[in-house]
Amino acid sequence: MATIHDVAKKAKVSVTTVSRVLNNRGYISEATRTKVFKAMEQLHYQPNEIARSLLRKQSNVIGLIIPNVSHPFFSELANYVENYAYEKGFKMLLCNSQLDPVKEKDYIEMLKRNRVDGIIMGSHTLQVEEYINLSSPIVTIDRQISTEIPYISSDNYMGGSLAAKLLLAKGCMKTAHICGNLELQLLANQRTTAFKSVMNENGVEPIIVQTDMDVFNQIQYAQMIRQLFEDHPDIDGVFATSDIIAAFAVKECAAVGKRIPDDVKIIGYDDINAASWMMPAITTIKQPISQMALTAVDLILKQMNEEEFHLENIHPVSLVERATT
Amino acid sequence: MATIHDVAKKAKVSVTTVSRVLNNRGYISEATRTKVFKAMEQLHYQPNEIARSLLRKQSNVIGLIIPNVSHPFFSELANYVENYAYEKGFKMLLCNSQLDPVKEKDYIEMLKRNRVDGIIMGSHTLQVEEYINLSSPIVTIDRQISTEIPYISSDNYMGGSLAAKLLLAKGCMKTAHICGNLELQLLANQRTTAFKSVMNENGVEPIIVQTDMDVFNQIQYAQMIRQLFEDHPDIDGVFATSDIIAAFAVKECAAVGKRIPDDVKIIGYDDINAASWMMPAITTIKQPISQMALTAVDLILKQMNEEEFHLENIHPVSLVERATT
DNA sequence: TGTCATATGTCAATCGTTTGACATGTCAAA
DNA sequence: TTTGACATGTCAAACGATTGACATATGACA
Repeated sequence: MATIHDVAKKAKVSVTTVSRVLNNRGYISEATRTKVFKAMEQLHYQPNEIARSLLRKQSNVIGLIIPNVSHPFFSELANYVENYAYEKGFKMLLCNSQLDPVKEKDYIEMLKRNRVDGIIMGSHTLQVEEYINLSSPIVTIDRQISTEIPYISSDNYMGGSLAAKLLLAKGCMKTAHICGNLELQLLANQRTTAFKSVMNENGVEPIIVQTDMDVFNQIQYAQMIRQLFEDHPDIDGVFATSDIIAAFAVKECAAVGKRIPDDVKIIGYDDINAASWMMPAITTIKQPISQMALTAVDLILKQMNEEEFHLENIHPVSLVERATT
Repeated sequence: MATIHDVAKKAKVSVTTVSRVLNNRGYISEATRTKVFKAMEQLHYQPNEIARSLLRKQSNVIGLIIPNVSHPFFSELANYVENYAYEKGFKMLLCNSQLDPVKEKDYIEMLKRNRVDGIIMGSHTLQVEEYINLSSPIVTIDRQISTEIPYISSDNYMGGSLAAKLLLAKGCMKTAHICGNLELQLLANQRTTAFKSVMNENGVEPIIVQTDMDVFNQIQYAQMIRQLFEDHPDIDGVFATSDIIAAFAVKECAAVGKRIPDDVKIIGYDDINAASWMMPAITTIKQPISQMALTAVDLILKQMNEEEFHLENIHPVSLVERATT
């Protein structure tokens, strides 16, 4: 691959001059400028960003750590993050932790070794706190891990509350909530808190099912949901913590002959693309994924430039009512 | 951030010694080794991979260019590619071209500037040929662009053929096929070729609908499909070029009161996760996405190491029959 | 005593680019 | 004639690490 020296030689100018046209600094005549550009073109010259990064101490790379891009929520998030990063002149390194604590730690270190300008952390297993010594800008999604690292989430409490209210308004008397592991200190837990609280206020005690399952393990989920309905055949409303789980619930209801929404009403969370094109289309709590991605990139940039930023970045959710309620 | 010099100073050894323990070369006593490791730990030292890359002329980064990670096929692909890359000690830079030729070209150049070790090209708009002057390893997905660049695809012809045969076996007499723009020289076009050919052999002339639409534009697709059924109310079988389009078709059929699979049978392509948990679950032609990703990473590695590789890498497909046929 | 494996150090070059300091030269305006 | 804007060049240091050449020292073994 051609270097700046090759270009200089070809254009019969000094390396400094090439650098000057490349970076638009100092005086350069139109004549040399074109001469240099022509040489670059002929040589298919592309400046070595690695060398630049080394000197500048800036890689223009953002690392995104998520459990798994094949999960629609994260794939949509990744898409937006990448888009905004691109707009700002950044690239995105994608890391799938598979929710493996070892891999998670490994990725953080890898990203540091590669001197990324910032890390967006969307995967949370263990006490990541120890690994993170805020040397580089970082933002977390859905988890508060310190009072210095900004975090992003949707208004989980509002989400849980909206779901509860809708089910109550539709006349549900016996509800269930399927959520993740509440021991991980995720902000998503507030969905559960809110749901339970609103239900209780209305005299309903919801059944709470925690699960650590891989969200793609349809068979396990099917079993779990089937069990739930066997144990509580009178359930008439389900609030799932993701649209995919809601979809599994829909499927399972159909399998056991419960009609949706007549017998059971189901609400999901996220509003992934699929929620709208599934059948029946899923009623859900919409997270503004695009906005959240924008905020994430923005927070990295602000930290890089030592600008002010908010620690807490909670985005409003909205209820999208479709065919399952 | 600490440098190797800081570590050397802290451990009271020379930089060379630190480098030696870091890279496991030359003689090092256990005592100094631990001394050095301790210093590294205390300083939270992480070797600067940028500096290493510059010297080694190897970034250990693979670039993946795809239209959009939020498309399930590509998100699953990206997930696998990242996993395999990680196993081999590589990182993955993700680029969403949004099928914008400008962005596509831009990304290729960006990846070259960043001296990635290889590019996996899954997005194809224009004559990318001109941009690619095979300086770095590259592999394409679903497109043959030269006789030197290896390409990966599923056995599209077999896929189209399987779909046609299934519809025929189920007694379909009037079939439609929804595909992408056939003018782009994609290998996926063979699905169409095969489908048409098998149908013709059996005396059926399928209706072929080409479309350039954004696959997420549900409204446009719905209109298009509705139009299709209005123009040809007797259609009893549809072969869509992706599961998402198949899902739209399912939805539209339901909307106009056609029963699936009784009135209309629908087959998708890809076998994305969602295909199995949708309702009704979609009959589809399964691409071995994981295998394809593995091959992609492998082909990059083989090119890097100047090993032999196959130009054509076609992966077998299989029919997964579910509820829409 | 000599030799050799082990252990560590010094030094300098290299990767490709940027940048500041400084020199030199041209040309036009004052 | 002087001044200063414009144009280009030379040179060297820097970014953080690796590596080869070479020097030196210790201890063990023959």
